[in-house]
Amino acid sequence: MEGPSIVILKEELKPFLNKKVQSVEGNTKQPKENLEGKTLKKIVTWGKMIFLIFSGNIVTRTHFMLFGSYRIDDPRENRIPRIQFNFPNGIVYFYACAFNMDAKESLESLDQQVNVLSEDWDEKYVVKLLNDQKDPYLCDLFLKQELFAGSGNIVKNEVLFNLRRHPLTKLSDINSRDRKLLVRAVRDYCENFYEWKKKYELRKHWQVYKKIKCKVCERKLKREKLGKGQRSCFYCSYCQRKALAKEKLVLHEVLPVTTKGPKEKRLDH
DNA sequence: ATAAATGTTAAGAA
DNA sequence: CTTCTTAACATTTA
Repeated sequence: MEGPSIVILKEELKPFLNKKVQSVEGNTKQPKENLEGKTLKKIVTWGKMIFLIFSGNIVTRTHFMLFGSYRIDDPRENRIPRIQFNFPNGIVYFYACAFNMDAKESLESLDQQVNVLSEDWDEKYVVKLLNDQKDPYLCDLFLKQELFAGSGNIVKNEVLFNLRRHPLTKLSDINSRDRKLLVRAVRDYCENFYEWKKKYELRKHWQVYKKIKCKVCERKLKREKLGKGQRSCFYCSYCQRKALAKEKLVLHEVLPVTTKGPKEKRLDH
């Protein structure tokens, strides 16, 4: 689950703010009983993590990793949740996630200035942090949570396409004047991701991720594990050819959010 | 049916 | 000390 999905989860959990946990269930090894009788005081997200802050100084952290999912008032059949919160006004189920109940220090250590969907996100600050990087490939750079908290493999691939850059472009190929745009491209795409996902139309807007053909030149897209992280890269070997590496950076406009159209099945991204 | 994947961490090796 | 490799976790989709 990438960052924008976590922000949506935060919004879906707002009805439980200031509500008391009546009981908890689930197969977590954490001391979940300590949450019984506690009140959900605050919800904070950072990248792909969501922190639920309860009375009694309890800070929980949940990361849904690759396969995690959640439900509200509608449990999955034949699945035991990692943690389940029974509130007076509804039930929250978290499945297949990393759930931690001792996350106070973790939360305090995080910098919202790099959290792509935070109000405190700071473009200039992130540009400054880029100077401290060695010289990563862009396909690795866009996955670094310490710079782009919340960006994931979908965001990475789509942003590389929007910037028309090959995944193996080096950060040093992007001159200092263009780096602002590099950073902004991630933020912009995450905002689109958020809006599209809320309308259940995220997949419809994928331009390269899991796609076969380039929508611009119609060539067959490449799909390779590239960079230090060896994560899947989907890209057009022509529109994102390496020879463009040092060209002036342009953010190609992403498609607008549609107002009508068929709904797609809600998936847990 | 087999593999790959919207992700990260820890342990051990080099 | 740093960097790399592997395993672990757990589920859906192609």
